[in-house]
Amino acid sequence: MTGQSAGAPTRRPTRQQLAVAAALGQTEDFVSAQQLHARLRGDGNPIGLATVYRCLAALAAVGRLDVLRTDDGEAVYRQCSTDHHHHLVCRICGRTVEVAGPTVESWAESVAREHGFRDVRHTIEIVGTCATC
Amino acid sequence: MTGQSAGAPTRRPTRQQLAVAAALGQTEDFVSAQQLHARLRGDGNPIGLATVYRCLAALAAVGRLDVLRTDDGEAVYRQCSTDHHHHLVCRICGRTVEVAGPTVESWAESVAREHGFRDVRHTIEIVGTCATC
DNA sequence: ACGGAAATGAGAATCATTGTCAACCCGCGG
DNA sequence: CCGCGGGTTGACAATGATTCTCATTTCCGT
Repeated sequence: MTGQSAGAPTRRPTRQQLAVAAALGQTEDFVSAQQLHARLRGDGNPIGLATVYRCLAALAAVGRLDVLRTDDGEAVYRQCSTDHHHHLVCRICGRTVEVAGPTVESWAESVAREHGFRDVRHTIEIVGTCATC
Repeated sequence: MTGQSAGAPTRRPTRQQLAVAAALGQTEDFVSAQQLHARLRGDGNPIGLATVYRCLAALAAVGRLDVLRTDDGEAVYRQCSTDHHHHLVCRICGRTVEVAGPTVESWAESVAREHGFRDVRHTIEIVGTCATC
């Protein structure tokens, strides 16, 4: 080991990794590896599915991504960001409304701290039947 | 439809269903369908894996079970302690704490109503690093 | 430019979960 | 008590996301 200090074992930069990082930067929503893979290809970025998984795993390992599981077990990723919002989804027509909630933000924050948790991050999804359905 | 009032569509009781319910009642920990299946068989309760999944799904549908996903995507179930609550999960060790929040409950309720949504249901997951990690 | 190591990609392998469908069991009517 | 109809079961196939394998390609220091 020469100069390279320990810690974040940065991967060797490649076109694919940049593409994955860029794609993640273009949205605030959670995306699954499969969606990301499809999107990249659609945008003219040839990339293998396995590579997408590897890049996501690497980014998540360094703490640059939030990872969580959807109800059907698919893993979804999102770039760690400060500003975010939540979704109100109609279970019939799928209409989605973005909602911000300073109330919950602080609630989550305090509940977590109360239990000694740090680096808190949360996900909230509200599902209901919208007015027109 | 004769007299049968709507609501909880209780399934016809069978040995297998009782076994699953009993097994769930014996522990407060989260168990995966696979574990439950193995345990039941070990206890001399012949039961099919598909049936275990069906029973769990049925119980969860009626709201008698809490369901969440482990980091590797396996679904784990636990008998609902009492009422509605959410989870605070440690991203390192996976420790889980149940938290109740009248605050969020009403917040979600009002935000949804504000947008004309009915039959609201929500999911909240708070992830952080717990004190001991 | 060269060599070695890390990264990639195509496809196979894995594994939890769901679907299929014939055999089975439960409760009700006769 | 016996038989019937339909919900339930179980063995196995099918699905789908994720991981593994390994030959090939790309990057980086020399």
